[in-house]
Amino acid sequence: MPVTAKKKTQKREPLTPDRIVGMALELVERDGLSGFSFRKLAGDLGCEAMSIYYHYPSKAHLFDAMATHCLAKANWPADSMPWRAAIRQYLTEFRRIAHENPAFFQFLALYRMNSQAGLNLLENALGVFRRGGFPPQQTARYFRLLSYYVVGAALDETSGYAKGPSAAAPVPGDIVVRDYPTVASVGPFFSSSGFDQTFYTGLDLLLDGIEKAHRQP
Amino acid sequence: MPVTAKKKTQKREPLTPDRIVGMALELVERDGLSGFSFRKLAGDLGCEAMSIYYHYPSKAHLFDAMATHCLAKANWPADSMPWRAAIRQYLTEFRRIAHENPAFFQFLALYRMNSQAGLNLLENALGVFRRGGFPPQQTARYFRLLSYYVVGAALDETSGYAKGPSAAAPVPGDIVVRDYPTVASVGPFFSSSGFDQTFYTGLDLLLDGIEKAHRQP
DNA sequence: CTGATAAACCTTACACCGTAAGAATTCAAG
DNA sequence: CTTGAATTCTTACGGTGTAAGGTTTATCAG
Repeated sequence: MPVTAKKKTQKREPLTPDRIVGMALELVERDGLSGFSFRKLAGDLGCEAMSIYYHYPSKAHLFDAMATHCLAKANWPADSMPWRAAIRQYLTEFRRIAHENPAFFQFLALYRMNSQAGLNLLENALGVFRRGGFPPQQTARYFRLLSYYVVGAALDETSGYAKGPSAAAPVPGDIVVRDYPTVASVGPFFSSSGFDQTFYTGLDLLLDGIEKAHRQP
Repeated sequence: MPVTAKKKTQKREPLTPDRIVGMALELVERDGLSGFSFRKLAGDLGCEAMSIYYHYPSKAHLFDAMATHCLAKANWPADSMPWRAAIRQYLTEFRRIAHENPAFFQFLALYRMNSQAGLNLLENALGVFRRGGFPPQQTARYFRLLSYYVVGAALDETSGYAKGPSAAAPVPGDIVVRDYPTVASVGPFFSSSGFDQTFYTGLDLLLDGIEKAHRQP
């Protein structure tokens, strides 16, 4: 054994915030939100759990960074667009984020947008309404109600990826057919192939109504 | 000391499913969803944690029962009502449940309605559309899209009761006023005093659109 | 190069969680 | 009373987030 032998030059990648956030998002998608843990994440990163705390002082801070990262990846609309098209793109992008991170979205949906990234997004989205001629109160009202809709839609569409310890005693399929005929007959139309159709149907109902109210108040 | 002395006739209430579910819901509202634990619940019930497992074989089963309990307390509409009024009442009642159990609603919102109580609710709500003359596909579409909206609305409205380890580094108010003028000016209209207005504005936009599409397809 | 300082990472430990396994208690009926 | 079932408790295990403090590694002045 040579005198100058290094002990384990394992060529470990350095532990950067970006790498941690990326791995964390991967882990959440792989094992679900409830399957996430610092020890698992450390395993994936090739380090010890407590090493992560040097870069993020708590799980809440790490999740905050993960949320920011997801929001930052989106292709948000330009300020110059007309309000209806801009809002449509905001919501479409938000929904796309959900589908790209279905498991993490269960966190994102409840995320209070009071971080810097969140407030930036809010500021821009609200600005679209204001520049479109909506007074502050209508801006607040329409923004909220559209947010309700996307969040609810994205949550439902992605909820198959929960992976949590849910579903205690689901009623078996044949019993459903026997005892819940309407559910059984309508059920097929709940498949994910109709997600886009359903989403944009509702969204356009809302936008149509808002546009109409905006033109003749 | 008498020979027949009982050791601690504490007159403990018996441990029934109803009492457990009730206490569990109270605990969740007091300490938040993430603050819930079998040990705390056992403390409230005056028993040991493992005793609960005799009545509910897992936390998932208990939460299932809690969800069922919440759904059962609602004043669901009669089958005889016209579809629009019935649907409005379904959604109003669902939202009321959320506001009565704001912390627990974070679970309820993600609850897959494949339990008996859930399927009953589903069966009846879908039946309203079918009897109203909606074909299965429209039934599925409109039911979903309205569900999106209520769930999103109720989630947002109740999200102040999260109590979880959220909010890592919220931007302080004075900074918001300085750097996010639109957020600051619109912010006041986000207060809870406008919740009903906002909710029913959006709901009626959706129902108006659905009714219109239903009359001239 | 050496030595010091700071940045990055690791070890250990603690209180808490859900729950498996099985013992102890309480209760109902004969 | 005895017996068996229903109900409750004890103990224990492997998991969690993270506080406290030690150890290694990188950086840089001399």
